[in-house]
Amino acid sequence: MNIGIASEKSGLPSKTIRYYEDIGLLSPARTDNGYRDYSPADIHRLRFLQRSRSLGFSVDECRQLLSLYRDKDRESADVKAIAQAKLVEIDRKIAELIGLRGLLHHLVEHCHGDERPDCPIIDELAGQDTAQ
Amino acid sequence: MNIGIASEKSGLPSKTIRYYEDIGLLSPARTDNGYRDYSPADIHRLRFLQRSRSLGFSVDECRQLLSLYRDKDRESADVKAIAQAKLVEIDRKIAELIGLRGLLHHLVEHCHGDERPDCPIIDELAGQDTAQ
DNA sequence: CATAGACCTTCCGGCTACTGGAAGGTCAAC
DNA sequence: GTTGACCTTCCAGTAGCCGGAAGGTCTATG
Repeated sequence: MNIGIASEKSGLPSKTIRYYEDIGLLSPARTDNGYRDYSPADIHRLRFLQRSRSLGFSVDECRQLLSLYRDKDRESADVKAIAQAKLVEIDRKIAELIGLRGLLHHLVEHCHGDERPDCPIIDELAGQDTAQ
Repeated sequence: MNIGIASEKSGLPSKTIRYYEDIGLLSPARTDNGYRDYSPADIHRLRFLQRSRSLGFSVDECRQLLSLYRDKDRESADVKAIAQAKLVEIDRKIAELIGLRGLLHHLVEHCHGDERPDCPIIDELAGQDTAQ
């Protein structure tokens, strides 16, 4: 199966698939003409990558998940630990963004947004000190 | 004022300050020995950058905000527009993360997390198709 | 006066996770 | 035989820096 088809089936761009091979996430066979030849198992692997990436796992975390996936004797606790760490990280990011949002919202609310040069947003960014 | 002091006063690492100079965000004077020499106005500019970066503006947005800041005839509408666009973007990111969080949370909840190899997280990532 | 250590300089490479493009080989159809 | 869609490799660039090497400068101390 050529890379174009693998791309369609996995939902990943060809460039990305080649990149994943470069960094050792898979190694498809080659046909006589030098073209990459993807097996159904390769496609499966690519889809696994596509899903876990879109769930917010880093490429390195995907690598761990993949090796856990291949390992039939894995402990599901290992997988859970990775997922839970990710959950904590996501929660932290959400909280941070909500804080940011509040601040920015406040600024936007207090900016009259007309042709006058006074602007509370700029004033806030500039801070209290009056060095010029 | 040497870069070390500028770093302390602005809250930005020296490396970052030099980088900002590289990309044209400021251009401090130099003393005879070649050292960068920061004026109070430079420090002000650096603090402006530090604040707007930490508010989630990209370096390019900071560049725009800075030029609006210098421009006494600016329209506060311009600034408001940038801030509002940022707000929309932040909202989008928050929504995306919350969706992600829900999915991952669901997976973690259903993973018993023991020494058994069955793991709903891995199963979900692997998807429905049974190619192996 | 020498030297140690804390600064400062430039430059180069690396990080994440790709993406774009150039230059060229291959294949199927007309 | 030629067009066009594929495929290949390699190189460079994206954002926003960070780390480190190699070397100059300044200040304090023996």
